[in-house]
Amino acid sequence: MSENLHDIYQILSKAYGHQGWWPIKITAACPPGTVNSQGYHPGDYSYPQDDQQKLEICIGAILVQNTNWKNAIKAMDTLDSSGFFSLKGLLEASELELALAIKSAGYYNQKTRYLKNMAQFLQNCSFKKLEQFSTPMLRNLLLKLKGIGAETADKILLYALERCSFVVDAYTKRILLHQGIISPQANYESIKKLFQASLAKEITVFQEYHALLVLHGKKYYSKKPYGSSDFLLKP
DNA sequence: AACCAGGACGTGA
DNA sequence: TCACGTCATGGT
Repeated sequence: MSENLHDIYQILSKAYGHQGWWPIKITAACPPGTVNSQGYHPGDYSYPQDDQQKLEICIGAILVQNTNWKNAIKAMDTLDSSGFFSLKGLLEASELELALAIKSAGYYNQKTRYLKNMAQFLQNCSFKKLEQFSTPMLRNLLLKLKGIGAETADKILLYALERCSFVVDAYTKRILLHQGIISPQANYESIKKLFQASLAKEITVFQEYHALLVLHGKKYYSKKPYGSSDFLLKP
């Protein structure tokens, strides 16, 4: 029988431990021109500490769309060493330069436009200004930007802007489907509501839970048949 | 050598 | 609303 979402969190958390939060370039922890490829800082929730780190999370959220993290991180390294790893850099770079820099992340033509769109938005409306908006309003603002869909918006909200907005990804759907918690046709928003209705609104729980689902998903839900040998399924 | 990776958009029904 | 084609690199 299916566990509830809170129980599943406890089980995953106990099984895997702290995941930390999001890959980012931490000056102290990684050499100039590189992004911390482990990226995680288990148990340390003091990030992001400034606008630059928030921006890096936003950039990463776009670059990683339907792509593995290694490719996205390589793209961030190149952005950094090219001088484009900033609002100014993103805005001043030509589309060709930007596309070349992020080539490894795939879909580089679209993602170039997405990055420039987002950079323009963040220039008009700074992180400081964004703080005054309610989370639902902020989410709607993000969703209006081309290239930021529901999942990317929630990643930005949760990890960069530190709002309690649950992230639903492909692994989340697969896992919940196999748990019998959702039906195959459940859409993004309904799954998101499910989590937000059953969890206390604690930022670290939201952050950790998504990370845990990704880790668990990579382990058991990457290749078919999905869920084979998933210990969550065994009583 | 197909298949997938922490998706989003545009289109047509 | 919703299913489907498209976008693209790099690893297995």
